[in-house]
Amino acid sequence: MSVRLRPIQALRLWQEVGLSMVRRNAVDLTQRQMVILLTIYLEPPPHTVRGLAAKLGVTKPVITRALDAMGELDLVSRRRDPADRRNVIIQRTVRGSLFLDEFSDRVVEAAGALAP
Amino acid sequence: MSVRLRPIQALRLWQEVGLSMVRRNAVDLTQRQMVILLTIYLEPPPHTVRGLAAKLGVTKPVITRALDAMGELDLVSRRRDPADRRNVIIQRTVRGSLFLDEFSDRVVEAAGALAP
DNA sequence: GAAAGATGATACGGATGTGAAACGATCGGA
DNA sequence: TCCGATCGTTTCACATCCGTATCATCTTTC
Repeated sequence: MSVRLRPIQALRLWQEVGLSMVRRNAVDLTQRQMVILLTIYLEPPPHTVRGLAAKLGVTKPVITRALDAMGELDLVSRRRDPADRRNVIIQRTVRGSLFLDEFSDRVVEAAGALAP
Repeated sequence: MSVRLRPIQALRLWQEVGLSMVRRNAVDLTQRQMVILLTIYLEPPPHTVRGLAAKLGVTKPVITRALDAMGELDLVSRRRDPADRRNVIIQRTVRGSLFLDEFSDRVVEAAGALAP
């Protein structure tokens, strides 16, 4: 079933999760980087720079640089498409999966703790 | 009652909301700025620079600059505390309330549209 | 094959965020 | 009345992000 959430609960959920992210001082992703990461892990592959840029409505360099940053953190990886060597296939990593697992757990926990 | 949310739903919710924020290309707040804004609107006043810095675990200049940026967007306002003129009282604005109302509506809508 | 098109990466200039340190204004106790 | 403590801001050096324009590489078309 769908998730019932009231506006005030939505705001408190965002505050709680954002606060835990800021305080942990751990991986600090931009909103765009986070959306890119989530798209890679939630939607069916293959993912390309051009496809992600179109989906997010941003320019290609934004995607390239976000992948640079997240690749440095080992959250995603890239390899050339052997079939068409112009393309770059963006792949998931163990560390990226782990990161999102922990993130989602935090969200679920914060949601469960919301006041009525 | 509390909100029941499964991990995959949490990720999809974040992706959907983030995507709509990026695509709208409207107000583009940092995660920290967003947490500050939510805290100002959700928790009881008065709010001070020092209090927000302590709550978020960041330095005071971070708060000052975030308030500069959001003040420029008319999302918050500042005034000196008459009782102790060293303090600055951070206040809500009409535009800030409207912004968070619209944001929460978007979250609620995305939550309602989640697959089971 | 040569030219045109597509794809991702890079260079550049501008804008903005960050932490550490120092600063001016204000308060309050000796 | 001082003089230290507190508060918010500013300065500095650095890092990162953005969009535009351009580039190198690869593919497709003629």
